[in-house]
Amino acid sequence: MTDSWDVRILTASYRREGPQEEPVIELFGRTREGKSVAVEYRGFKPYFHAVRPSQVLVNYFSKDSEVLKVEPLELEVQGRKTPCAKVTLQHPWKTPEYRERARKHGSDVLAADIPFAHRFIFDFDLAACVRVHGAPSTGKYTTDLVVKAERFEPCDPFNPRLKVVSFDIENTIKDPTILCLGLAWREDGGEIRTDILTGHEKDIILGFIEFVKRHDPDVITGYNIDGYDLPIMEQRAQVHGIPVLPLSRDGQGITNIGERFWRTHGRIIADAWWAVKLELHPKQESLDAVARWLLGEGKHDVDRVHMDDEWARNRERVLEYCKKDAELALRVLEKVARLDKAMDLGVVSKLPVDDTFNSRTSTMIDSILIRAADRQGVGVPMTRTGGGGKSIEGGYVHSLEPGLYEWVIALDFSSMYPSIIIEKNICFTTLSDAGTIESPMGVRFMNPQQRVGLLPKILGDLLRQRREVKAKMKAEADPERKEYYRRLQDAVKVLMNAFYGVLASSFYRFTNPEIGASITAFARENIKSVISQLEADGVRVIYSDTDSIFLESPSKDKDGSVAFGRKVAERFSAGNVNMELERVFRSFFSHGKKKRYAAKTAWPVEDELIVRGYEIRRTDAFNLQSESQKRDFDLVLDNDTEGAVRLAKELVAEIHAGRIPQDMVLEDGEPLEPLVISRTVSEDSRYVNPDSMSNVLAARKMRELGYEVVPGMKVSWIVVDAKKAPMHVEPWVSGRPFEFKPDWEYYARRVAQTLAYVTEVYGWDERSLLMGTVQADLFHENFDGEKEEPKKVEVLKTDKKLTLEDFF
DNA sequence: AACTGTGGCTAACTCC
DNA sequence: GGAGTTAGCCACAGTT
Repeated sequence: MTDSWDVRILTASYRREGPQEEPVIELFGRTREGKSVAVEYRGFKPYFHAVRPSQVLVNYFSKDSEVLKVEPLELEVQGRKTPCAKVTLQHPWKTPEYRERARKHGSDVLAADIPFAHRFIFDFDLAACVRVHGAPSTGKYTTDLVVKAERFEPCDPFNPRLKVVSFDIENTIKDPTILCLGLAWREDGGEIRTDILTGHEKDIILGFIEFVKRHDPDVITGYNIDGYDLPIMEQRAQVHGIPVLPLSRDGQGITNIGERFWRTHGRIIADAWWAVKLELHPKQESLDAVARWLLGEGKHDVDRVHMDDEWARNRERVLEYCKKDAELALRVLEKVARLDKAMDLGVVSKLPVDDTFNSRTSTMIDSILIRAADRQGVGVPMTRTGGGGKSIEGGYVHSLEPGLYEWVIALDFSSMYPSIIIEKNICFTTLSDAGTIESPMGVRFMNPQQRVGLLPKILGDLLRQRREVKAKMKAEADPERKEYYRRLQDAVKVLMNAFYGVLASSFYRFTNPEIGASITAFARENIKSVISQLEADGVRVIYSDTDSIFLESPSKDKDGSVAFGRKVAERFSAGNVNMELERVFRSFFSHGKKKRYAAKTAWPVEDELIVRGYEIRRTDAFNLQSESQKRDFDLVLDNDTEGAVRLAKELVAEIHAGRIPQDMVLEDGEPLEPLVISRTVSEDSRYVNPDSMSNVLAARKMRELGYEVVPGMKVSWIVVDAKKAPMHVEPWVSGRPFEFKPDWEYYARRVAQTLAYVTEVYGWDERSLLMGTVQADLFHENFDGEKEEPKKVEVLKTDKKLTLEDFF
């Protein structure tokens, strides 16, 4: 009896079956009706290609019992049709061994590093969702359904509700013996339920395994589980004779992929910390800080250094705390909606959710490109390893003069690199000395009449797809559907950018430095030519970065600027290259350094403060610094330069005196929180001199206090003595009182430094801002700072000379 | 011997 | 992933 199920694929893997250890493909997912399902497919075999195999190699492989078949075929290798052999093996894990044998016999190998489950997905051209035809079956799976698949066909994508289980452990500091394990999940998508496992450590671990088995979640989450809870659980399980943690849907263990990520058949291991970090770039990364910020709710803290005492005296509190952690991690993961995003990326890149959640972007590009290459008989090169040759030249950045400008027009080329790839037909399949398109660096590509490249074709399709989805989004009335389309078009954009990302890297399998460098060279040539054309017409170009151009508007009003901007955009749009008017700024400020500016918009929205590069945007700036700078920008951009200088002096004086302006402290926030500095910390071994680095020192003290600090995580601190070298810092633990005295002089200096970017154009540099306060403090009266005042730099004001008509 | 300024160098972060 | 900015350490030289 055969039947069919529409399945959203969550993970893809294979297992070994029977004495012959035959590989069985497993696709795990959820059906349209919301049932969890394990789909099995038998009979698919691994293979790779050997280029120009010698007869000796063919004979040698043919006699080997591991090798099922050696078939001749022709593949395009470096632009030429080349005789190759398709070598089919019995066992996927044998591929590395056999590709080395082929190499020893003088053959290059192709497509010999594609994970078996991906090979299956590509060959059957499966997408994120698929209609599975087959028969109901049974097996050692925890899923609602097991299906023995016979064939697959496409189906409309859908996003089933995923079952997520969150957990958190508490352990003693030294062993680290697990004391309890908190659990949180939503019952049928409704209310959050929590539970706690405690007692003997072994029972806790077995209890968790049992819970996962019974509950059958699609996703296992928790805060910092990748780097903390899972490694500890695995370690403690081994102590009790449990070699692997069978948290999968087929009874197998969890495995560590490349230091950070974990895999388990049928489930996605989704670290909530990692999701928040990638999606929101929070300043502080502790669960307490993130939960406060995101959910407006912290957690109660327990004394971690004395966990054993706490556990003995205050057990209920620890248990509550542990459950709360699991619950908060679950809510944080839901809030950042990264699983939804991963599903959208899965739809556009035709991959299981696990791959778009936990893999590198090159996996997405592989998914699209390998299928296309296979269809056209183009050999799939191996990913280049090692090397690390010189990197290719990137985008062009125009320098900018310091000052305040009025009426500035921002234009940019939409999807510049993809447009260039399409327009210039750039591809590894068009790279040829016979080509008629020559890049500025002398690399030649065939024109589309000679041959349409794979990359241009794919990117053209994606561009079209994005336009269609955007059109649907605009036409859609239902807000939920509209939001879905918005996310989908965003996913297409992410995928397109990822294409450029991997092409620019010299390691990606399908590209080489010549191709990447040609793309950026065309881009630089293009943007520079636009700049010189505009300048030749008398338009002042203020700034430019890669694909954007900032112009001084010839008309000093909104409508005129918009009209002018539109004309310029139209003038430089042709074919696939599209220039758009992005914004019109009423005022625009920079202290003259690239990638840093602040501006106030007039169009398309009125009065929005846009800041790039400055401390306001930086996670390693303290909030007092960012907020001070923001207020100063606000004044300067409203042309209140006197006010900006006055505010700067006042702020520096206040901080110097050890006071934080009341309105800079968040409501019900800690009074010293505006002074917190956060930075990422790596392993000690990654640093030349770890002992001299604040982040390393803060991390050490955090660990001494019993907190989990994992490489790659941000640590937070307050500077208590900057005169020492290295400066003395004390860790800031969100939700716990801070018992040290900040080095106010240091903070005043940093704020002065930051504000001086703005005020020095008006005669107040960092020193004079600081001096002003020192003098005022000493004499208890105002000091006008005249002696310290450097000569005023002339303020740049855009002068009205030209009108629209001068250019068109 | 204790400051001050400079420049090399490492590291982190942001903009496209 | 390249381009670019900034902070902070540290060694070294020149003052005070």
